[in-house]
Amino acid sequence: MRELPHPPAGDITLAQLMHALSDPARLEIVARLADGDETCLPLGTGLELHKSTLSHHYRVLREAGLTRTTVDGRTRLIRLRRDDLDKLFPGLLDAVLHALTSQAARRASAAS
Amino acid sequence: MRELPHPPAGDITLAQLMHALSDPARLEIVARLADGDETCLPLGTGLELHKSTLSHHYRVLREAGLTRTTVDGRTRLIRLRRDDLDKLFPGLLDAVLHALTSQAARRASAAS
DNA sequence: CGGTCCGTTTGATGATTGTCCAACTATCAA
DNA sequence: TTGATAGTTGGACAATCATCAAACGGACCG
Repeated sequence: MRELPHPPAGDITLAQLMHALSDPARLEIVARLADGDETCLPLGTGLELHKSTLSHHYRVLREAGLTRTTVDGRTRLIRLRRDDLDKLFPGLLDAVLHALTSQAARRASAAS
Repeated sequence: MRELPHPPAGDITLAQLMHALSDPARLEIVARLADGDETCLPLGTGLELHKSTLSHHYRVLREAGLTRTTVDGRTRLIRLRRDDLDKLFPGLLDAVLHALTSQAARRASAAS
């Protein structure tokens, strides 16, 4: 269970975090990660993006410090870096996740 | 006291908000706004950016729904849209502002 | 009116980005 | 070993972005 390279917690910056969260596809990925660990392929289902594009998004999230990725055979396991993020920026991740669900609910009810 | 055009609260999206917050200069502006309303000129002091660049950042913040701008004579008054943002995404703005101050403190103590 | 001040708008430019495709690596299975 | 599967890497391309410079507009002051 090797690990992909991740930035140390001290190197995580708010600006990079915000940039990683500024793309709709990455926000959708983060929303799915909030429900538990996932591997790359199921994470991308329904996003209609090329697998290399998904891989790119995974790297952006990882290098921003939002996710941690472990290699398991030929699949990767991606999970949110809740511990580090909660320590560095308390309440931020929770607020973002809550914003994601409430925004999804708002959009669903606005679908006339 | 005219008002510049702002997006209605319902049109504010998390992705646009995150994008507006993904630039260090804009984060610094937001941090300064947290202490109270400000006009454009003092907001840019020390940022060493051209005034047109600052104007660009003000517009990005405004169009993302982060700030509200009123025209007062030949100056503009910019303030955070706390009410709308707190209603739409509870805790998000507070978490960002807290992250900004704690990150600034961490950087200051890391300045060897 | 003429000048000054605050900020916006309009290019222009170089850098970054999101996306796809094709080729590649590494793992697992037959 | 051969083939299939999971994901990464590099290149290419159009779009977006941050920045500056120069011109503009409106507001205030003589």
